[in-house]
Amino acid sequence: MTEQKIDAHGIQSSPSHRYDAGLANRIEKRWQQWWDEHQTYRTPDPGDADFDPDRPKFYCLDMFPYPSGAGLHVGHPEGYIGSDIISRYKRMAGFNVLHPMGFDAFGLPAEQYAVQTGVHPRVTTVKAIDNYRRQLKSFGFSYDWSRELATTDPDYYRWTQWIWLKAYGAFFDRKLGKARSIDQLRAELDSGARLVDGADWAAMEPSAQEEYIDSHRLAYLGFQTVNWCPKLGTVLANEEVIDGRSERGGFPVLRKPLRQWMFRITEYADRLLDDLQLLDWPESTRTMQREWIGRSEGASIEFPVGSDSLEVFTTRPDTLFGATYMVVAPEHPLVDRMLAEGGSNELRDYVMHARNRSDVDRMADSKEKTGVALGIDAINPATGRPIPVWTADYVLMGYGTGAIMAVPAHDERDHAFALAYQLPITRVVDGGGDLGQSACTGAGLVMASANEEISLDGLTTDEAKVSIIEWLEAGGMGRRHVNYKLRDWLFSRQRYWGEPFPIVYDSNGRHYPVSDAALPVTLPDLDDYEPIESDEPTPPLGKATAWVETTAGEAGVDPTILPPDTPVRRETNTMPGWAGSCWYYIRYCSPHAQDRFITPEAEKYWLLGDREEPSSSAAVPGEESFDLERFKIGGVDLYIGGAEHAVLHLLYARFWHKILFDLGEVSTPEPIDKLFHQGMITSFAYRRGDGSLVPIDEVEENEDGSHTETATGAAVEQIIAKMSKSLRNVVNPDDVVEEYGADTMRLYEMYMGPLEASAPWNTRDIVGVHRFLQRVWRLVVDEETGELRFSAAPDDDVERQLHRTIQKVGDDIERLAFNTAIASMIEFVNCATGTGVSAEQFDRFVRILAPFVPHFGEELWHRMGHEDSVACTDWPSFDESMLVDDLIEVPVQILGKLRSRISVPHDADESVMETAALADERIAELLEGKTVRKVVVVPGRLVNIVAN
RNA sequence: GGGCCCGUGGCGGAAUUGGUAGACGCGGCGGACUUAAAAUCCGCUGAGGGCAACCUCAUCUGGGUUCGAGUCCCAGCGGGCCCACCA
Repeated sequence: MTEQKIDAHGIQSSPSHRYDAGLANRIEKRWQQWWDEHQTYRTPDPGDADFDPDRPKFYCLDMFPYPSGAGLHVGHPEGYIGSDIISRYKRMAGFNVLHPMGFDAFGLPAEQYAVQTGVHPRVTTVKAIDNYRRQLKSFGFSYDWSRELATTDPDYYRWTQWIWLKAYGAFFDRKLGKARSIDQLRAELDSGARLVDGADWAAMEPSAQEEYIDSHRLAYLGFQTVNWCPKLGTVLANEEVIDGRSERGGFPVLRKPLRQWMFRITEYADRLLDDLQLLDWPESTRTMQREWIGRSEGASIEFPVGSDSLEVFTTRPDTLFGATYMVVAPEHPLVDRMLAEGGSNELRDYVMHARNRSDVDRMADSKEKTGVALGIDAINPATGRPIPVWTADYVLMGYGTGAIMAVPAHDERDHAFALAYQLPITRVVDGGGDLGQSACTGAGLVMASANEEISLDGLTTDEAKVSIIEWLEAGGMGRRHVNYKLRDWLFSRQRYWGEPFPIVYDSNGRHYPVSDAALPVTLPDLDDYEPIESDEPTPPLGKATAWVETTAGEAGVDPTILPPDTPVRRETNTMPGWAGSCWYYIRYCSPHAQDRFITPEAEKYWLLGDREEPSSSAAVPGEESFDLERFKIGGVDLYIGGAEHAVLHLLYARFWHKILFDLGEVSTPEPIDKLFHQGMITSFAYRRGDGSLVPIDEVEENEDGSHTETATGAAVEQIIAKMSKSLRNVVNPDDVVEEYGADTMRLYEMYMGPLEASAPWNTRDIVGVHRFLQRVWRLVVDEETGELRFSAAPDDDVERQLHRTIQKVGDDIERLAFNTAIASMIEFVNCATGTGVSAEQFDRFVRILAPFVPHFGEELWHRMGHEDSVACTDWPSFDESMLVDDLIEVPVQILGKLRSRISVPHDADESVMETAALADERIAELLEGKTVRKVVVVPGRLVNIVAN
């Protein structure tokens, strides 16, 4: 290996065996190929010949990328590098490590890109995946590529459809609090079980029975108001709508009633909420999920309106006596009825205006309270007095019942509305300020709340809640009620690039499932896959007439359900992009299984692992003595990915997992044990005095570190911003790999700061870690000859430093503190430079370095004469006694101020340290004429003398 | 408006349980090597003072707890993220 070194200026330079970008790139290519050939990172499954069942498992998962045409962003690899380091470390530490990678390839962006470029999404997706795979391999990640999957593979989405059918064929048994097969429900009803709502099953028409069954499915066809985005030509889940605009693209979203496939996720609200405390997840993410589920306790109360009644949900039933009017949402059925019965022009205008306004506009002038009286009264069940019913857009149809009792004295929104329309304000809770100014929303003592049957006066608001609910329940006017913000999950999309539903309809519009054996229902190849931008949802799959119009037999419907020659139409909606990512972590465990979505053996080993059911006697989650540290929920041991998925993907995946758990298909109640969010890689940008931003290439740095805009010479301020094309501060990982090598880039990204923190990319800093690798290289490689050279006898200081470094790096990897792990390795090399290391010492050092820079580590490992991969060796051990020096230097403080240092044996006890401190010349001098009141000694750390 | 997180040198950051603030890296300054430069190696690098040993100040600001506070508590200022008319 004697290549000529030519630098950027064409000048021959540097020794031929220097670790520079050229050499790094050659080393990296060579080892990537060698790993592929030797299947170094293949992970054996239970049952495989080379599987070692005695090793504990570690399932380390990355959020798989969505392959876009742009290729990997420099922020993508950050989490992947972290998970790769810990995977390599765990493997060396004796674990069977499952570390897979795949591609989330169905969904809107791929389709939008296809529409823009006119190239079929199948083609662009394959191309994008190839590019992503190439880039991922260029970083030397230790993925078991034999497990690679894409959600667009028919072999994969076959099981996505299968899981959906499982939910279609299941219902939520509220008594047991879990899902069961809907066939069991039918069988129990047939054998005389009573319906919850008291209806007589045996007396029902067959069609009514079917309707009843259908209305209990976990995956069901629901007619509801959904988020319709005309620009995207599809409906969206609540989670995909931000401030009235689509999460993707930011287009306006309208509310529209439609018949769509839904998931009954609301049945799981309590379990999704309660089980959050079992998870070793960032508190912020658990809080977001809690808020998204939005559980509130309160009461449901009926207000008589004529012969009918109006139901409201309230968290403040204790203020019922203060309800002086009611408000319904403009979309409320009562409003429709009033309009049908005439209604004022004012009402008509208001309702039309409110309904036609998109949610965006509705929020733009929030707080500004408007409304119109319906012209009817309801009866306050507590006071017996009539109160007017209004409609106003500050009440939302999507929450509670779409109607409220307004208590202006004790609710700010009601207060503002009452002031605007001169509605009466009646105080029923003591305390607070002037009700003419603001509402009194706090707790207090209830007053002016009594009728012939009940008095709440003098009770605390908490006590009053209990009393009034008892009274309402006794009178059949209301009941305790728990309400959730969480809505059922809209699962249909009017798009081409997604999983088809395994469902067909007969001529009466009844739906039938495709049998498991007929899966997958493959997505037909359409030339014209463009979404149809319209006011009415029109799925593009409808254009595949030959595919849509078929027979029950052709589609694979069980012949005992429907005769094979029955003409049927296929469902033309597709599943949303979230579907595939809900369960991919399961498929990785046995990606090639043909007859199961996961084999029982793989499920038991990779997901269940050594998880123990929390026994009934042990502390349970929620109790103070519960120790999350020792509690393993099973599933994925470590999941690394961005915080942007805190609600959507991570809530959906938990939901699917719980369905599969209930149905006995998986054996852990949660999919992810520990979750970690990596921070964002940002970039520097520059801001003018007027606040406008300047692209990075139009700015010059001055000698004093300040910055000026090149064109104008005006001073600009350096700020931190997201990478963006317009600021021209986007970094392409391919360029960095070419310029410094992948190992340097890996090291740089890990050295930027804590993995969970955002940090700005600073190209200038990369040379620091590159120089570190060069120093390691030079420590043992002769740059002129390429020969290795070691010191014959190990140096004692270097040896101690090595033990400390081995311990620190191991600890730091365990807590994902890669930046400080690298710093300690730099310190080791600084310590060994000049002194030199023995071959045996370097053998250990290269093993702790290799997880960070695998190609570099592998190269030196093999140069040292090893035949196998450094990835398959053991993590080196350290000796406790080597961690501390015999003599340590300890600070001596007087009144907390550092005054001197003493040298004492590392295990010196308090009296020895105190004596040594007081005997110190400088200390004795400073203490002259003072009285020592107290001496604080922290063995091994410091001495603090209190004297005056 | 509500919730959560965070403010440390010129810059990225370290300080794991309250115990020597600024590890490590970048940048900067000085030196060695070199005809010269690059690369490399060595030294210095929070501010102020002193010939020096050292001293004073210093972790956004102001209080507090403590022998001792970057770390804990209270108040304020600044920044980030999330939610936001949720009854």
